[in-house]
Amino acid sequence: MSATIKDVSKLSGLSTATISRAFAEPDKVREATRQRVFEAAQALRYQPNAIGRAMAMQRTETIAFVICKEQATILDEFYAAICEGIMDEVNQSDYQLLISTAAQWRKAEDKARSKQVEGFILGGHADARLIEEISGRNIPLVLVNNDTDKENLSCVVADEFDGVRQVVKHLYQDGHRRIALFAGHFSPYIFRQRYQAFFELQKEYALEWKDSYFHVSDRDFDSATTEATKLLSQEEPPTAVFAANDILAAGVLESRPTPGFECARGCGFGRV
Amino acid sequence: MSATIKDVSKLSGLSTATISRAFAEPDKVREATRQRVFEAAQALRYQPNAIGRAMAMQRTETIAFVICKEQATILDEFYAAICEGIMDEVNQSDYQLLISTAAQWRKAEDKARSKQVEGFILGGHADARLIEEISGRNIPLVLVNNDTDKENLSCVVADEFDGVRQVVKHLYQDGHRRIALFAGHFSPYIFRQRYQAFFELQKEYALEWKDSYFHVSDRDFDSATTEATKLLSQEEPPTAVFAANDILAAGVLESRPTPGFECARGCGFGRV
DNA sequence: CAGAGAAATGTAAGCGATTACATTTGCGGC
DNA sequence: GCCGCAAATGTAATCGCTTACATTTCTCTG
Repeated sequence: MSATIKDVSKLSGLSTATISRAFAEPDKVREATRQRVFEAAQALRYQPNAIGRAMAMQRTETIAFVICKEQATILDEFYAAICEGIMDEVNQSDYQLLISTAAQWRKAEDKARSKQVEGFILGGHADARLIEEISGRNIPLVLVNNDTDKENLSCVVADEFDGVRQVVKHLYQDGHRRIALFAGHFSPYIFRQRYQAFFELQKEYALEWKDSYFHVSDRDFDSATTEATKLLSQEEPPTAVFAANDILAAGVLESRPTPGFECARGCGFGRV
Repeated sequence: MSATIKDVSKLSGLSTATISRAFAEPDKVREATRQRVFEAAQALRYQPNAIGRAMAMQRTETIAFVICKEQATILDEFYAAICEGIMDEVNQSDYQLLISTAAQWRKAEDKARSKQVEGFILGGHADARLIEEISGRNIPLVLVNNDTDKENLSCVVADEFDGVRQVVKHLYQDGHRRIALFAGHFSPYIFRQRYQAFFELQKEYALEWKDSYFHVSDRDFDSATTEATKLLSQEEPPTAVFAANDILAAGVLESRPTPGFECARGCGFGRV
């Protein structure tokens, strides 16, 4: 097997303490000694064993990112973007990143218990037991895009209200007054946040409204297309649609609306 | 701090060996004893410490996935998909997944040296030194989508030839005989693989060809659009374009080709 | 019920580092 | 050349677990 600190100690004739210091606190070791250490280390292709180190220091320098969404994976662009941000930050330090999926929340729990992970980032709707287990052990924890109100926990969430405002304002400024709402199936928390905003803004901008302008759709391109066709063929159809997500937006645009029609979603817009 | 095996040992009046066995090899411990162990463990919220275990067993049950592409992150759908596959598989076992980025290949190297990781999956064009470090230490290694010929290493790569065949066949069957090639900047290896296939198939299907049908484009929507406009306004323009990737394909379609025109890329098609 | 063999449990030595604390070395001033 | 203090190095305990080997406890047979 590969070399250990003892091998280096033997080869260099120095104690393991010195070897350890040469690597971890170089300036606590005389120049000449450091040389000897590194020579021996090089010869043996030695590098301090991270597990031994973790054992002695009682820290793993590892954090975990858990995507807590039914069937969601890193393929979900939303979480991929978050993951990227985390990686960026983690890479600045000596820490490393573990990722896993909600399906495996039991494993995440195990990791919390087994102290393998120094901190958790949970994306999405995290299981309450998981949260309990982690925070109950005083392991640092951040929730991202969690869809419930959590007291005493650090959460990073989207500013739903402002997002909706941007959308509505954009459409309003383009002259639209009849704006339909193509909602998605969100958790009650997000749902409330987002659509409450829409209806408030609807009043604020004095938009025209009929109940037929509202539709809750599955996250499904084809059905969005069908529904949008229906929506747009009614009398006094909306001149614009606010879609809950990209898939719905694409479906709406696919329904071949008339020119001038506009479809907006959270952070980007498409028009015909 | 949290409970250790010794605490459980003390509380239950059993030796640490028994505690350890109760967790790792339950059937080597009598039913009644197991009960005592688990009761004590529960009371102390004990779970075997993964680091201690790794230290004793000399295995970390961790593998790493490194995305080795300039500036690439998990946001790259291609690697996200690979990552998902890996996660799926990893989750079946007790292993865990570390991810990092090419930018950090030095860190990956360190992990290899420090025996923190039992196996590596390198996606993309992995740095030769990294490969050397890993395989030189006999750490299991798989390359994914590596763009060079590697002897004696496990690689998983796309079947470029068949991919190209599918594209060309599709366009051919739709009646196209003048097919342009919108190439991307690939590594020489992929470039050769892919475009050699195209030109072979061009012969096989007896397609019409002019050098002006060939264009090497940057991975850039706007320039693709511009170039496509040029391409399509020539005399005897191609009736279809084979684009190297989604971005180029989208750019080509954006250039507002005439109806009937078709644009295909590796695994999906769009037509006007 | 004794005794043998199997099954269960215990003892203690690692695994590879770090780090108090002890010891040695080096250096400057007299 | 010697003393004293600071800097460098060494000694050995420790982190939490596993596991070979030793010992004890069962179980079953004659």
